[in-house]
Amino acid sequence: MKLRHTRQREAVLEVLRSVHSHPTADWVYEVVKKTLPHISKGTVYRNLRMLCESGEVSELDFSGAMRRFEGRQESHYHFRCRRCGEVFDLDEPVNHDLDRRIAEQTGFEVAYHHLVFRGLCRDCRSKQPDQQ
Amino acid sequence: MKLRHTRQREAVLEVLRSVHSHPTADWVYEVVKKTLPHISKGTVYRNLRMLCESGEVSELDFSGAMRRFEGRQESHYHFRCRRCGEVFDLDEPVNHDLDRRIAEQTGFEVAYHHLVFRGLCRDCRSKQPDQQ
DNA sequence: TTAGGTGCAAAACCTTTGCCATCCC
DNA sequence: GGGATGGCAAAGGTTTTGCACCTAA
Repeated sequence: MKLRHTRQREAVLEVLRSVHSHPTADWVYEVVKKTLPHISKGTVYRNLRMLCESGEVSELDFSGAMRRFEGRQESHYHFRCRRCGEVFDLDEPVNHDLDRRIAEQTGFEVAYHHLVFRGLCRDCRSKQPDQQ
Repeated sequence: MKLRHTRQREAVLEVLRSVHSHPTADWVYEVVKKTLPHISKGTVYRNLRMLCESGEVSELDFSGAMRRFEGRQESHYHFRCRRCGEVFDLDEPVNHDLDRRIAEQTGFEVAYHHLVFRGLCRDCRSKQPDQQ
């Protein structure tokens, strides 16, 4: 599939590339709308999906009501707070040996891995001592 | 929160404990219905959420339309096929040092981590040479 | 010119919720 | 008995889709 160059697709990609956060489709829609006021939500969803398929952006492997995306290209790990849900990029170097090891063990073709740490971020840690 | 003992909750837990797969809520519902034909989907969803909160089952951190659950207790890693979506448990030992390292780096409280490998499973690998 | 893209709105889906009857402790 | 839970159906929220109209190449 070859992607055509449209203002809408450019804008969606631009937003994802320009932030360091891990936005939902709706957030992207709201931001893009400032530049292209007539863009529709369907177009944003369509483009997010196509950009994911073409590998230009990634969908994060998080459960939850809404999907999250990111434009950052290099592989990296994440931390997601169990209380506030905030997602942080980590500096920990990616261990590509793991992929090889799992490939050998399983006979599968391993392309990459997602590693997500869970717990409490600094802010939530210093607040109420609730559980979960 | 202490959970009361009901036939419905028992049945949901039993299904999750008895399989090695990573079922969706709807799959659990279909199976439980064989034993309790009058159980409602709402009850299954409610119980899955409560059992997750109480720690008796886990929700998998996978993106996608439907949530997936598992009854297995010990922490372990997963492989998810990019073509067929099948999920496999891995034998690779869990590296708890990682949690400590990230905790030091970030100042966050790290409880655990999810590690998911992506690629092609053996079956899909031997089939059509499509991409994605 | 034309296949691919957009806007709009409706549809599709998964999940949650309100309400009242029922059941567990 | 009384609060937790279940059944049912409706509501909620996110994502997809059909279709007629554009538009990039």
